[in-house]
Amino acid sequence: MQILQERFAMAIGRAFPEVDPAERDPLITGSKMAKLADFQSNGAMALGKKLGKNPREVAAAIVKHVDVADIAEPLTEQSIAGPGFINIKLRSDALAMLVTRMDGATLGVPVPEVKETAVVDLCGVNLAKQMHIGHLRAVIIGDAIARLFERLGHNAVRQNHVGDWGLPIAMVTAKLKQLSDAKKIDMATLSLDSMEKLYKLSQLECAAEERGLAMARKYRMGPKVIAELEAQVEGAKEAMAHAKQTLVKLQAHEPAVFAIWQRISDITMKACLDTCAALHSNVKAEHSAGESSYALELGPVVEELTKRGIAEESAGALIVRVEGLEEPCIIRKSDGGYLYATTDVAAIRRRVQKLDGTRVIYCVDIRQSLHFKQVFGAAHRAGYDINLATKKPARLEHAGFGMVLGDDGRPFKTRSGENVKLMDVINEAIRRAAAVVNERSAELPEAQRARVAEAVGVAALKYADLSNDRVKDYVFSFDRMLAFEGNTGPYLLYALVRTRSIQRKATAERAIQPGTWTNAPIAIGEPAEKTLALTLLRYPGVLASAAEALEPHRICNYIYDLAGTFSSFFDQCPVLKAPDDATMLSRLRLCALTERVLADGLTTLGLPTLERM
RNA sequence: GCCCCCGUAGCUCAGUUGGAUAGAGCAACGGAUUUCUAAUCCGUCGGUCGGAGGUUCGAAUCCUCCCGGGGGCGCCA
Repeated sequence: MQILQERFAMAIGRAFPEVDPAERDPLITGSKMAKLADFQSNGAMALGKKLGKNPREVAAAIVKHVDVADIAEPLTEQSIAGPGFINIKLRSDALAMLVTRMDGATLGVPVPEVKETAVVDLCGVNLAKQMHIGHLRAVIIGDAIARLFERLGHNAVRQNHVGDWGLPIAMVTAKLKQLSDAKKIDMATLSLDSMEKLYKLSQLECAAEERGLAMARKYRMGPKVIAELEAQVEGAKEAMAHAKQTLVKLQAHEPAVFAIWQRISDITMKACLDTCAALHSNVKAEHSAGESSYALELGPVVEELTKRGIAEESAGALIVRVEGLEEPCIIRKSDGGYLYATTDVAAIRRRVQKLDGTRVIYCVDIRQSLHFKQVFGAAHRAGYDINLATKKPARLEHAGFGMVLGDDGRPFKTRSGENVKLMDVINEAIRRAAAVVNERSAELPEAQRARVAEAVGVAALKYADLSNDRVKDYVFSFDRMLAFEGNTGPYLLYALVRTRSIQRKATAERAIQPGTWTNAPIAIGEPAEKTLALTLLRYPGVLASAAEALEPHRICNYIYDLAGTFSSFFDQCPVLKAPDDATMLSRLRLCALTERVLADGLTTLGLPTLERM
């Protein structure tokens, strides 16, 4: 396709020298009409408009000047269709040559002209809380995007922006310290579950029902009710004051308080990293960069922005106005406290200027889009987005994602309305996968069945999420993701297993040594071979467009397409029973290449793969 | 009230950045197998792309206005 692009651009240059080289795009795409062509050029229409000429005549001129005899069937008047499409059919030897060329170490993925550093914000857990279904997307989409950049030869820096600072954390710290001091809990053995309950309790205790009290007074609800509410408000004020004191002590790293906080952090992060590992997602301790790690940078940032006149006072608070936005970015409250926007502005500075980011990508709920517009705008005004090496602004991007919904179309919750714990979801997917594996693959040893079930369950769960357009909500369904048919993780694993099985069999039953077909000449004859070859060739372009748009589902669509194309090939083109040895070896090589592309795609998405199932 | 996102087959979703006759899977129906792993393949059925205008050779895609659903809107994170 790259070649066609170049050849046609040259032809346009020869036919219309007056056209600026930058505007000689022949718009080569895969053909919509598989019967008519393999590729098509749509450039003649655009060019015709620009030159004020009949697009069909433009197409005719391009056809006359283009030189593709070595790779495509001859272009004629008949190649021009409709308003000026140029249909291109590749010669089968050229197709074989292109596939052969792709069958190298990189699978046709070029070394990037400019090496980017993508800083990827992912996971985003909060201390003292379990990971729930809402974190699923932040982990796996973020990990997939990071893997994609690594796969394309760029740098990826993962950042787990842990919510480990601020008043809510101080509230639970205060609560736990108080209980621990009273010997009512043991911090050494406290579970995350009980910690989360105490977290919620601490929030409640600090929330003053002032509105309720006002209502009660207004409607003269009786002294007993009012007295109770007054006591509640009084208690809440006390708890809040205590939490604020704790926050100050925490910020000063006062040992007794800090030790409690550290313990909360350890317990939460252990569970978080275990969950990420269960998901086969690359989120490790070294990726943690919690809000607390920015604590000392906030004051200086605010001071600098004030001094430079970027921040201004408004109703007692300090704000940064952002072009095109009604709502400014608030970086300091009127009581002098900082906000999460302040932390995020500081984070951009670190991510671009310390971590050398050229793209800073946030895998965070789409509902935060306004927040990120504000923060990006503020950071841009401050120049914190200027990469020190390139002297150019980094791309600040919010790869926002939609919600996970239940069958009822409402946010996915348990029957009692609680958040669904992520670890429970993972285990349930594996449990359901195991039931199927035990039935369908009863011949495998038990230990292997367990491994297969684990991979199938995790692949199903992740694929069901990644295969949807990121920005949209999607309906969560164990039944559908594990249906073992259609656009699912299991279907892809199955296709991969078949590419491997056939190669194993070649060695075992036909005594062909592995590697014999690695360099075998490829011949493309049958339609199914041709479709497979054309599909394989699309891989590098798919990865590039997925990275540009930050849309992993493009890779999903592609490997699903490839798996389907391979299944048809598998059905229609006998490999081990091919008519002759040359065909057999050629087809074995196609199987091997398909295997590598499928495995590469799955790995880039962060899905586990299998040898057998 | 203002802003953002979404609306495609009965259901769940794609649609290569404006290209030809809008595609998959599920569901329904029919066919293929003494298998190269049938967890598969092939076929049939199913659409005024929410609606109405506009832009142009050409619109699911871009613009405007409506309808419907969701979300967000200065000192929570």
